[in-house]
Amino acid sequence: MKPRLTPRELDIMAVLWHDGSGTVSEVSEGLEADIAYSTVLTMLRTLETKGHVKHVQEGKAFRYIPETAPEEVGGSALDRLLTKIYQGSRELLVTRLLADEDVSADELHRIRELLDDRIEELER
Amino acid sequence: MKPRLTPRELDIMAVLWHDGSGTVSEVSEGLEADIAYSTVLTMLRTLETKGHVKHVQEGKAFRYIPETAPEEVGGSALDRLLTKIYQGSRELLVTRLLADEDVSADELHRIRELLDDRIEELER
DNA sequence: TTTTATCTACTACAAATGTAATAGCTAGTA
DNA sequence: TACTAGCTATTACATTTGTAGTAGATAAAA
Repeated sequence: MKPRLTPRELDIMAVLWHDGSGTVSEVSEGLEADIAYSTVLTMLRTLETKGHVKHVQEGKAFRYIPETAPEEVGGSALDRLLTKIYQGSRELLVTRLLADEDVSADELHRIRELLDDRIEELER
Repeated sequence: MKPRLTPRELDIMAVLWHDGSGTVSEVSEGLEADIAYSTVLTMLRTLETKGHVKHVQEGKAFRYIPETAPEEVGGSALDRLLTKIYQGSRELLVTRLLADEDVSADELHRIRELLDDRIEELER
């Protein structure tokens, strides 16, 4: 089993997931935090040891590619959040998720459809 | 600003949130993991230093009380999850949340109402 | 009053995390 | 060919996390 991602590692994976892949400098750029180049390199190497990324040679540099999909990490993180913080109540969690100001009506409608599908599926 | 909770600290807070408060031994019992009494004490003290709990004397023992509410932690954790893992897509997140087998039709309906309220609120 | 069970306080420490400097290699450039 | 910019590899290290032993206090029990 792959070890859990640490917060910082998650930051890195986020860039990789977003861009599909990245070299050390690309990842550095993608990060909000201002972290030394060599630090990013070290972390990518660590992530590789843990099996979360692999790399291919690209010219002189390494291109790092995610080996772990967002869902793999997201699933357990979400479960954890749900049980530990929201007491297992998905309602509570969704409430908080939708409480945000900048959630569009469009998005809400799409989520409702999603929900309807799921309800139908369950009651069929 | 209160520092972020580490995974283990979250386990402890979860017990406290669930039970409302707890002494060291109560928390120990509440934890799934089998952690030494003194370890739990140490962590509670750490949490107190960080401002996440306070304590009141109760007979010979201390009773620890949460100073941080679940939402305080849940909010940022959820935001983080949303942006870093689900690429900011609430749909994706909700999809995963509802994908679980053991989500009841009842719960789905309640979430649906929640959603309707929110939509109405937004379109009014 | 002595004993005992139960607490907190103090101390320790291995492992993981987070961060980075610097050495050394190499492909392209002057 | 000599130089340089841009990489990876190696090494280091402070801090945090996670875990726990043990000393010392104290209330309850015998």
